[in-house]
Amino acid sequence: MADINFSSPQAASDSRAAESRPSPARDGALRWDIIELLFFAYRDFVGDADHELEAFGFGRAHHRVMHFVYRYPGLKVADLLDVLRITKQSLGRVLKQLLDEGYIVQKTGNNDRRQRLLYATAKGEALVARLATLQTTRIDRALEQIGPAGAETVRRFLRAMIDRDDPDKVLETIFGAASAKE
Amino acid sequence: MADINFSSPQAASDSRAAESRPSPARDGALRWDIIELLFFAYRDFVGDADHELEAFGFGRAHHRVMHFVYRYPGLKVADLLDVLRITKQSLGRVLKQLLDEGYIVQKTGNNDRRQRLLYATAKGEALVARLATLQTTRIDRALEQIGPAGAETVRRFLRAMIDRDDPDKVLETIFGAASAKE
DNA sequence: CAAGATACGTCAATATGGCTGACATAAACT
DNA sequence: AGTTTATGTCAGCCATATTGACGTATCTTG
Repeated sequence: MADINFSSPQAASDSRAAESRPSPARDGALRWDIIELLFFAYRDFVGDADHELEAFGFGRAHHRVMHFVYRYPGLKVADLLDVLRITKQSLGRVLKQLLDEGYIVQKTGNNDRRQRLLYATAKGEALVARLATLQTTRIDRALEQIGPAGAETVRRFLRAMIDRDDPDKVLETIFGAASAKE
Repeated sequence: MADINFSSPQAASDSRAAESRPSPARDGALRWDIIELLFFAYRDFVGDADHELEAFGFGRAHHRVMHFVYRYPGLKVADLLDVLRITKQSLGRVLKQLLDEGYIVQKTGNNDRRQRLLYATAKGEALVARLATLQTTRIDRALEQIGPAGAETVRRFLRAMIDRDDPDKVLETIFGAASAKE
């Protein structure tokens, strides 16, 4: 559509607006490429699930809750709040929907009867598996293109991108398992 | 905090709720580990910027707009809509704020005077650079742990995670530049 | 046992950032 | 002159997040 007024990155600094000053030299030291690749990769990665969720009348929030409840059976509400980093009021609505519609069930804790331990039902498992299958397809396709050793490199990179101070229980499990994966 | 009712992934399938059925065998073929690592890595990655943005009274939406306007000077409004995949009404509010507060300026297109080409001001550049610096610190820290060859593996992985059909102009630039980076 | 802390639920109000639909204007194209 | 395109804007709706307050059951502790 129309002409090419779409310059390459930083190639048109001379055409900057009046108030604009030449870009600082530190610019080259920044990881612009990876920053942008992460943006697009994550956008498309969650896009897979978003599209499918529409058919269920659910949003991203429902996916996140279902995923972690399925993966870590018996998760407490408080743990879920830590992982998702949202307030219990926000979680409340989404969780209530998933309970009402039979995707998740609650069980009173054995040791502490105040706790409501969360478990995915068969219906919930089916949903999570369907979404994970979509995302796995994308991941497998990407991993194919970087060779067998690449997968471990990617895992190590992603792990190193995650904050290690004040980890929640899910992260403790993930990092605790270390390389004892699969 | 209290007892350990936090099972390892899939280790507590026997304690599932009544309606729950044993997990299907396909479970093992799914990339649970990478799915979760991507979630946490991206959460913390954008968290760096989120925290800083609060001081400016801005949100993630402002960051995304500022980033791409800075990186691709002279971006048209329509291009920005393609990249961000939002409607012009949504963009409108955010963009107006950034214009009013002097982070971005508009310039009428030379060839087509209907177009409003977008440019970051010095003020805008400073903001983008500050946020990119935070994120670069995290990325550099992660790359250090996977060796020099790892960075290119990560780039190739992320590129392969992105949809190639119907790419917007920014993606065309990114993929067009191929390995002619930096 | 009584007091306090904890786990969870919920009501109410508010903000952000998406969305659709409709309509307006200016400029380009035919 | 008429149509299409690029942009802006008004009005309203929805999803998801927030804070603050309050209630209730249950565990812990003096």
